Amino acid sequence: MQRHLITSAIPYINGIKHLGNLIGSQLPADLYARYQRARGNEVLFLCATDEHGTPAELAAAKAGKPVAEYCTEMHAVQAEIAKGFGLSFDHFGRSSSPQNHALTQHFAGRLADANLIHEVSEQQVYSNADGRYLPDRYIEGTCPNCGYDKARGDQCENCTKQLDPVDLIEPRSAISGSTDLEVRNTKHLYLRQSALKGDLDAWINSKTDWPVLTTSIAKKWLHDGDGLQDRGITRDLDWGIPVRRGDAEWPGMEGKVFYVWFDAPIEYIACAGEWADANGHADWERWWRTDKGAGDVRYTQFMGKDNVPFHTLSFPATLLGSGEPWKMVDHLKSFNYLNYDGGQFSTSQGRGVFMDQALAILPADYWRWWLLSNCPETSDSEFTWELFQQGVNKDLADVLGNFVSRVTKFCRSKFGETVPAGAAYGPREQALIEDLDARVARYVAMMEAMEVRKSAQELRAIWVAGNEYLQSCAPWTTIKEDPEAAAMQIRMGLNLIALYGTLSSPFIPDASAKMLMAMGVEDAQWPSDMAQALTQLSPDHPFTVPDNLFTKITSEDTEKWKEQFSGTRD
RNA sequence: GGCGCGGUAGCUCAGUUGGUUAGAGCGAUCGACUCAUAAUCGAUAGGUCGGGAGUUCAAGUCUCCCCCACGCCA
Repeated sequence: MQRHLITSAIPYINGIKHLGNLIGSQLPADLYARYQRARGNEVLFLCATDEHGTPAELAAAKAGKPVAEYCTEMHAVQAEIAKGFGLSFDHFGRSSSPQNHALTQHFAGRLADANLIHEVSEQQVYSNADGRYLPDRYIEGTCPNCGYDKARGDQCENCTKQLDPVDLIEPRSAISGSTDLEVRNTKHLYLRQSALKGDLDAWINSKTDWPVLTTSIAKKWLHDGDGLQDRGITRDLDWGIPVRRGDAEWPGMEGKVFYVWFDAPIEYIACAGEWADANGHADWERWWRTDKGAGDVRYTQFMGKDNVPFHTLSFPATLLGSGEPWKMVDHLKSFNYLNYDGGQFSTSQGRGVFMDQALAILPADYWRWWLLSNCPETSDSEFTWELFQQGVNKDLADVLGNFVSRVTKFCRSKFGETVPAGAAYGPREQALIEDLDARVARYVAMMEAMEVRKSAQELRAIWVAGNEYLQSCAPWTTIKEDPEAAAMQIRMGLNLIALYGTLSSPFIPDASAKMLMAMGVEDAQWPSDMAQALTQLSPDHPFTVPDNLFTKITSEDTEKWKEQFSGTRD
């Protein structure tokens, strides 16, 4: 039995994610996790919310709540929506967990011991009115270069000149507008990624089977310009993981927290600890420590392309630099963006369809199927309501749903609600079995390779094979001269439904469960041999006729939704 | 401006290390069937593979130049 550790990029806490976020990591990760479980493999599938950093603080302030309370609430909201989409996380954790606090501080201590952290003195603007430091974006003023009066601390949007916040004329807080600011000296910790450049380069070069998108981004960051840069891993904020050196104080770092991008990926590991604690203290280290049983684990990460640098360089630098035998990622599957009707999905502008809205309109399977079968793997892909309607209606309602409907209803009216006996399978059935053996083998190969679109394509072809078979043997005609043959053909049809229920479950778990339940299959096993799989329902086995699996989307629906989602959210 | 990824049938996309008449699904047209969610099945039509030059016996596939779209960065 294989063991699969699977993580999806962890969504940020400040709001509900859109469909582009969903298909960019969580959904394909879920597809893979469900597939591996269905194959009988041991899977630990983890995800969490990324809760630290300034955006969380600002969102909480806007909501008028303490940031910790805000995060707890939003975590519950996101967890509920994830459940609605059938995302089968073994644990949905939080980067603010005690486990992540301890582990992040542990890593910082190890890195410091390895002489991979150094202190840098910087000047930062402090706002007395806000009682906090103002990072680059949170300070505005007049550009010393062009006189533009809304220049930001890091750059003037008018003349594009790069600025240092302390150079701004008449600076003010972007949060409160206060001009009661002062420049303070502050010290920060930097991770010496440059010292690990050689190790990282060798590691990346050993990954010859990774997508080009992944390695090209990593190599660009490693080699462009002056190469990999050291990175600040602390901030002058209240909300975050306090800077400590393992269990000990870190002199000079009092009141500071780790930078969100330092602690967020560590949550992948800490989340396993959360999972263990929530499940009777299971042994989580056998998933993460190669010296404690994780040697045979295959670790796969899923993420959007914007996350690739952090997962190929920053996080591996943390793990390598610790000098401890942590499990490193084996395969990293990255995705391009899904566009919405000719433009980008936008959280800030509320453009596009958000996860809660999607579930309010249609069941999860509709979204899962369309998004996965149009997954932005090789390049950005496009969501339009017309494409969505076409894909869902044709594939789910017409090809699959109608197949289930025509077989079960025909059987009920001619033979009753048990599997009819009839004749033995003949040449036509043998040909179908051989065809499906080949198709299922291709489907499996594509799923193993995480070729999402091609897997969907093959699964669809497997559904179509059922309609082809039915059309060619035409039991509605056969029954007039040879009822025994018709009974056998329908027995095959019912067995096909059971097969589809199993094969389709990673893509459309709810509809698959309905198919299996209707066919009275209790304990579905992944098929290895079609001759066997297509005889699993024996004569006299009872079944039920399910309601139509999928309802078609009408053009009135799409018109309405197009209108509804054209503007901004709220 | 630099860098990155793309530009293949009306639409969404496949096309391994260059090699026989460039593929799929949808849409369109025609036909078959009537069990079923006006569903299904079959057939047909449709492309000078963004443009130009080059390498080669042979290029959608390699090299160079240009154009276009998108993204990232400064």
